[in-house]
Amino acid sequence: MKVVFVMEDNKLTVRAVERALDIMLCFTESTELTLTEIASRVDLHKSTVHRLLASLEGKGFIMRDAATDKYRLGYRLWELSANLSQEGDPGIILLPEMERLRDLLGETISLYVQDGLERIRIQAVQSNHAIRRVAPVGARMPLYVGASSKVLVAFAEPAVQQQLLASADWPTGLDQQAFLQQLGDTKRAGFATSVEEREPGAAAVSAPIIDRGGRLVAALAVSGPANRLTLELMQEQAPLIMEAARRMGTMLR
Amino acid sequence: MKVVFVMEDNKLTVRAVERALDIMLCFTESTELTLTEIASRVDLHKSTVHRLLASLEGKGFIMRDAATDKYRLGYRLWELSANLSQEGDPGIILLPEMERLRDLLGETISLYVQDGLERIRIQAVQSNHAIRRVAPVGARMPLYVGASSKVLVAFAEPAVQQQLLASADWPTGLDQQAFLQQLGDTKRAGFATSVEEREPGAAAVSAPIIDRGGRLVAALAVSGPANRLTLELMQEQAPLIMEAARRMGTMLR
DNA sequence: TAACTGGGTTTCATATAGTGAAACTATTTG
DNA sequence: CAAATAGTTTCACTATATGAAACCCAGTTA
Repeated sequence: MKVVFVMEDNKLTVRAVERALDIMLCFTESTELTLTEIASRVDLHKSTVHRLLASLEGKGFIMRDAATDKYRLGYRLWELSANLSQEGDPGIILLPEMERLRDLLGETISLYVQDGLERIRIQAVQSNHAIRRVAPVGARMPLYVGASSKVLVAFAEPAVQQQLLASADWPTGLDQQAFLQQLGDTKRAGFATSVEEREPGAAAVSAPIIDRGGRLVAALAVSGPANRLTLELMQEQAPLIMEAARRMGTMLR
Repeated sequence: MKVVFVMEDNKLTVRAVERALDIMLCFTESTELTLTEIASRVDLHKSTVHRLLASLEGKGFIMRDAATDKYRLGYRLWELSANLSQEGDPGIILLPEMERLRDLLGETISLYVQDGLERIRIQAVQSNHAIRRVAPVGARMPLYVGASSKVLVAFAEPAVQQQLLASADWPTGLDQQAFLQQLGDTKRAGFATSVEEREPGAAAVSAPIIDRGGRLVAALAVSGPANRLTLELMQEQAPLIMEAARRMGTMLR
């Protein structure tokens, strides 16, 4: 037995690079930014930011808008995006299955994976009605609200789960108890539901997609307006959704 | 008057960052790479690459495949991709127009922009027949072959054009003369054609898209197999394509 | 079971290379 | 025309990134 205390600054990492990447991340909020805006966001000197931007620009990761002269993301990201989803990626392989499920249930189907302390939406097919504006593919959400969060944590490998729950910036306070409770329920039932947890007026059911090696790959989620997707309806549909998720899992790896 | 000799090493740039970005660019060729593979590609020591990868991984730009444990692009790129094409980007705005043109001509329509010494394909709608495998959106091609290259250089702002032509790694040799010749033709005619320049068996016509400020924004291209898209046919269709490009230009900025 | 390979990770001494302050342009605004 | 704002360059300092070498695993092979 070995107890490990993960202390704070395990830094075997390159500061300049991290700073440059932080700069790129500024562009998840705004499309166009001026140097000084960036400098204040990442809290660095103009000159430092300028140098980092020059490096990013030189490699095409950042470019300057021809008209406004502001900085924006560069075309290199298009190039990388193109190679992101290769054949073999769940998001591609499962798309047809997801469409089939959408046609069956008539609601929006999404695929979520866990990344750090967040979950991100890697694939989606829109409901036919498509009433509400939904988060785009690529969007990040916290890992402690929503049906698919529960699934991702509940079915994570024990080691990973420990790490997630022990993590520092996990939300403290009352709801943590409730969340742990729900994790148990989720594991037992094989699926999770959420009603207006993340977004008011929205509800979702989610089930784990587990590959042939027994690894949790993603959470499949059916979501829609809470008045259509009532708790009863979701529980009624759960077996169907779990079965779909199981079938999807067999298609992987 | 001021003559500027741009000498070689104008480096006001951060080496570590450039190296990290080079590492990311390795993943345009392969989806999965091992540390040592990367190290040899970018010609750096294992330990250096390891540290850079740690930084990239920490920020989510690189991740390790759960199964193979190899390195691959991280989910942060999904996130950035989602914010790449905002409302207001030519690739989005012009899409419906491009589809209309595709339906009219029945061939693949693409949008290219110039980036450094390359041109990149930022948007495309496939021909209905879709016989041949075409480069994906995001693909980069040299700036000295193909119809849209001629358009992008010919209609570039004079200063930019000078820079491009004077640039060091521009291909030397015979074709340079021919290319300059063709630039003149292109500017005069208002469009360019190419037959089997870049890819054997492929042909294309291209016209400039110029925004209301008079700025060259992109090159619109119609491409298809050379036996269907003969030189005569392309010249016949040129006015139509130029008109479409002009209309698209008026929709911008 | 020992020696060997091929991945990844960590340590460490060294000087290179990144840093922020400040000076300097260029462009806008009052 | 002064004042302000945004971007760029220079420079001295030492913090920080670097590569060599050592180390740690799993698998293979002998």
